[in-house]
Amino acid sequence: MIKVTLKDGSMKEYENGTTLKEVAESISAGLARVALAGTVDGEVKDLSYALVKDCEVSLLTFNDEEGKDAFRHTSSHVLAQAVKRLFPEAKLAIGPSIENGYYYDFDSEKAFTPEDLAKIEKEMKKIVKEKLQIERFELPREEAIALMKEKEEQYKVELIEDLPEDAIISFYKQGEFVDLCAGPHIPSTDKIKAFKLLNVAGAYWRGSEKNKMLQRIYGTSFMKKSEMEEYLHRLEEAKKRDHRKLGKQLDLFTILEEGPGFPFFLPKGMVIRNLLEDFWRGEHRKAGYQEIKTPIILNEELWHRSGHWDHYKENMYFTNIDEVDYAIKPMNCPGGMLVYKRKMHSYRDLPQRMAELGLVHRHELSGALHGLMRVRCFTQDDAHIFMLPSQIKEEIINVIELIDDFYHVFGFKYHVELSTKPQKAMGSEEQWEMATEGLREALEEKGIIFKVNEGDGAFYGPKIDFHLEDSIGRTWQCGTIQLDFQLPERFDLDYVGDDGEKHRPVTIHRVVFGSIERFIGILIEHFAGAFPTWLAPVQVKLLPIVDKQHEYVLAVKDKLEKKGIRVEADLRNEKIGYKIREAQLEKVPYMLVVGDKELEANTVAVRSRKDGDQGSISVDVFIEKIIEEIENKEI
RNA sequence: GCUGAUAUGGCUCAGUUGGUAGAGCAGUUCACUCGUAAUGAACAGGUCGCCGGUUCAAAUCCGGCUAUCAGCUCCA
Repeated sequence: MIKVTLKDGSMKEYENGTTLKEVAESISAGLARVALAGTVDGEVKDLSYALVKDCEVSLLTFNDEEGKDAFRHTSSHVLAQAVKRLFPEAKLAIGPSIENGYYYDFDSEKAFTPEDLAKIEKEMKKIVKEKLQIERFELPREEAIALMKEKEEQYKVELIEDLPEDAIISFYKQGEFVDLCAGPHIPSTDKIKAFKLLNVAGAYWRGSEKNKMLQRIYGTSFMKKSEMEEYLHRLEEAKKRDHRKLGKQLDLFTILEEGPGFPFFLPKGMVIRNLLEDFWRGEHRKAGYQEIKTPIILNEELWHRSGHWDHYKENMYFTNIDEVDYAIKPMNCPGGMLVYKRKMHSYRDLPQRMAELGLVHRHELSGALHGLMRVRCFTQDDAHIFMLPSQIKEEIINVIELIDDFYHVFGFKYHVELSTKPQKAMGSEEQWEMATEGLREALEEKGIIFKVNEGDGAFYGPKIDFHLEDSIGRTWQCGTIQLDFQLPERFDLDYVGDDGEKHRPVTIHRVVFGSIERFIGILIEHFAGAFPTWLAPVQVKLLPIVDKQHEYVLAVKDKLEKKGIRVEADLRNEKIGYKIREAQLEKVPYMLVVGDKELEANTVAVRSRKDGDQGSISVDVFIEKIIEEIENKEI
């Protein structure tokens, strides 16, 4: 039996099996606020959340995304209410729910310190205890503006003024606190049992750097304390996977004060990098690509021709040689165009796929730098495909499949976005329309779910972006496919068609890794530094127990090396436990312990990084097994 | 670039109200010859991010700069 207590105190009962939707629909709009207690399908469930939105009712649990949103959104109102109580001069901006939490932006003279956050949290606790009922009301435009003016909330006034003419302007009230808000919210503040303020950061009003910077307080909240603790614990664990931390611990790369955003790759990092590049070269050869390398520094004039001067100048580095101005390439495209242009092309030779591991330099804002994920110089695994207009769809599908296959090898999950024409763009509406539709059709044909990112395309064309996740759920654009009608035009590229006339080819720019640096960053976090054997900088570590076994160990090492296995021998005069501990911390996939028993039997005692002691096997069997694992790129 | 925070030996971090630096790990040396996540001892290592100011005296207080971290903006 589901019992529903309505706003007016009356109670309704429903049969087991009644869906939440049916319950919601049977309650009249006027009785919008409900509180639930009872069972569903004979099972006791916490249904104590009601969604109040435009006088419609639906019933939510914390397991529903919408329910979570309402819960977090109310949490953000509690935060704002606490801030207004403690710092009445603070002006309210916006405060939505976000993934795993919520934030609220304030304009306040006083900079909030961690101590202030503690005070605010305390006040929030009080508000929760006060069990304030949350009420929704609507006002006509003029009255709404008057109310917010009276409260001296100029940001809210601005928000209302920008609402469309016919918009319903709703407010939510809890105790003395009133906020402009579309809702929905949960019915009262006391449901927020577990919450925590996480940090303060700056954020521009309405996301524009031309506007004032406000103070944003981030927080999270959960229905149960245990859930929150679990979440915070997960966050802590995820931080241990941070590629910047692991990059240092595992000695893969370093970034020094002498070169902010310019990473150094260390010997172990280079092993991974070279393996990725070898793999990349092999796959591209199979897929019909040719490899080129274009210069890093080229005459500035080239960048005027390509359009980068007008659209990308502020992100470029420049230099001067013999009193002539040169630019350091931020992209490989113009070089690629020049390579195509060096000679005549027949339609019979298209598509022509030219790949380049191209080192580019971009002046990224200092505050945007982030380990290997956002740097100022990086290698794009670029390719430019020159083709007939009729080949567009097929080529895009080829690239989509190539990217999917690549990511599959590493066990990555990704999501796809289609980015459309930005404000600052070259070319006509029609060309953009055609290019965008080309990408969309290819995605739809492949049945790929994608999100449309309006206005986020490159200045020369729309793009399909492939995003990968880091350890704490931030996503990074890696692969991208960009369809370009502009550069062939600008560089006056052509091919000779079957009619003997010159025609304009179409270009695809595409990357699979995106940037090798970023991809390695993602890779480190994805595997938490424990790379699959085929990628591990050191695949095998030989650990003799005492120096009597050194000679045998060196012979085994030699044998493994001859098979191309990356192996190290730890001949130090240390206890076996100590050697194992170090090898384990270095995340070496296989440790081979060698004592007298192994020496006599011509075996090795295999200890796997993840499964521990595996017992002794013959050296040849071990070699056979590990080579199979490497060749299959097992993850 | 913006807002806020941080910066101490190779690494991780102490350093109380200003009185010219301390630990653990790593390193070196010595002893120990050892069976699946740290053997013991000794030694060595730092003009406390950089520049300037206040003070009899600055790692500590103040200012500027640089880098890093969180977020915004931007983006592979």
